[in-house]
Amino acid sequence: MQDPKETINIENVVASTGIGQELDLQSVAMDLEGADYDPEQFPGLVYRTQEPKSAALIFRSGKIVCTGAKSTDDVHESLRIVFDKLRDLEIQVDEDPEIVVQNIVTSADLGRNLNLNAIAIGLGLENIEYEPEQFPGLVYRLDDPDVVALLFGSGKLVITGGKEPDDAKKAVDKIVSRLEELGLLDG
Amino acid sequence: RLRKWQERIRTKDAGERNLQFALSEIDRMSSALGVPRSVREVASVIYRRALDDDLIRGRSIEGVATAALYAACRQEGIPRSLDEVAEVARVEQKEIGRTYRYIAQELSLGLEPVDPVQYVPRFCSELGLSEEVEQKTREIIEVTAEKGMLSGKSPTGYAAAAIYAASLLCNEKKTQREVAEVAQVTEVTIRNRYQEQIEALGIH
DNA sequence: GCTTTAAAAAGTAAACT
DNA sequence: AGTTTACTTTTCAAAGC
Repeated sequence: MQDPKETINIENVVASTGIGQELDLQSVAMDLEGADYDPEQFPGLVYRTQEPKSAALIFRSGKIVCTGAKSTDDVHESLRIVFDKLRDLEIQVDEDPEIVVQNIVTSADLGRNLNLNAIAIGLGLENIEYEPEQFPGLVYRLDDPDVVALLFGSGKLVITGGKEPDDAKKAVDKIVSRLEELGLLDG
Repeated sequence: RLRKWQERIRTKDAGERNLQFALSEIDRMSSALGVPRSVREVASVIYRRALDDDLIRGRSIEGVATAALYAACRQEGIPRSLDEVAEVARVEQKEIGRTYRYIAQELSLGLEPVDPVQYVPRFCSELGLSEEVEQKTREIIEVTAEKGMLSGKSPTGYAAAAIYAASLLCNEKKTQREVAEVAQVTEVTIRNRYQEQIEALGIH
């Protein structure tokens, strides 16, 4: 296979922002087509964008969470659509609300099968969580970058908890070198 | 001063009552699962350690007691699956698993992933299979796991498939349904693991 | 703690055809 | 038996219970 870093793919980006204005979600729900609002179940109103595909959770405080986008650019594009929809409803929306990326979910492929049992022992049982009866992935928490990796027997992995795309690259680098020095990446 | 003293007694009594309740629950579940007395004792020790380390805060006594018993079975090398434990517990499987992961981490229990081989004697015995099948099953598990095929797979499903395969090879056939029943897995899982195992063993 | 939203990984499971 | 749908794990924000 190739360089694992080349296989990194962003699967989901979660971000938060705010329009700087309080909202009457009941009336927004009435006027905004496709809006899902059930305050008994959840305090936020759900609005989905098609292109780029994402889901926005809009709160009474005017704060918004956007999730499901495949890149930080898509997050901005999705939120631009949400802002414009709200402006169409004659709601005041700040000029350029600050958008903060809270979490990036990434997938990657180490290109070779992994013996999770050996890796669990090698990395140290106190540093990992591997309960195949409950979930097929091995959970590995890194300090720097501060992310969580899920390793699978196929060699594929998920990196989550990062704030910037670069965190996934750093994490894959660390994981690869750690497994290599343990002699668990060959065979 | 008297109130303070009474409060202390009350707290102490409540703590005692809670501990007694937890230990009686461990006893009740142990009996239902048919685990030896030594396992109950290990479970009690784990529960007391969790209590001493304040791990019960924010969790139910019942959940910690159940997780302690699940951990004790594993520590003693005679595991019960979460499914089996959940059947006799008063908390749901998801909470048992979550609580087990928490106390295992906090108490540094250092338990390795369950080895499918540890389920073999009990399952084979329940199925009335011979020592020969049991030995063949162990061989199948060891040889295929060596090839890295165990990664991510459920230990019970893996053991069940190997038992099914061994029963065929030793002419003591048990149906997938019979094996699935004692291992608490579906026939689909046995079929999938069985196909992989016989392919890896080169039995065609 | 919980509720909701999204997404990937791989295993298991249940409901259908 | 094969397909589809769905749930397990991790992460994160939001407001309220």
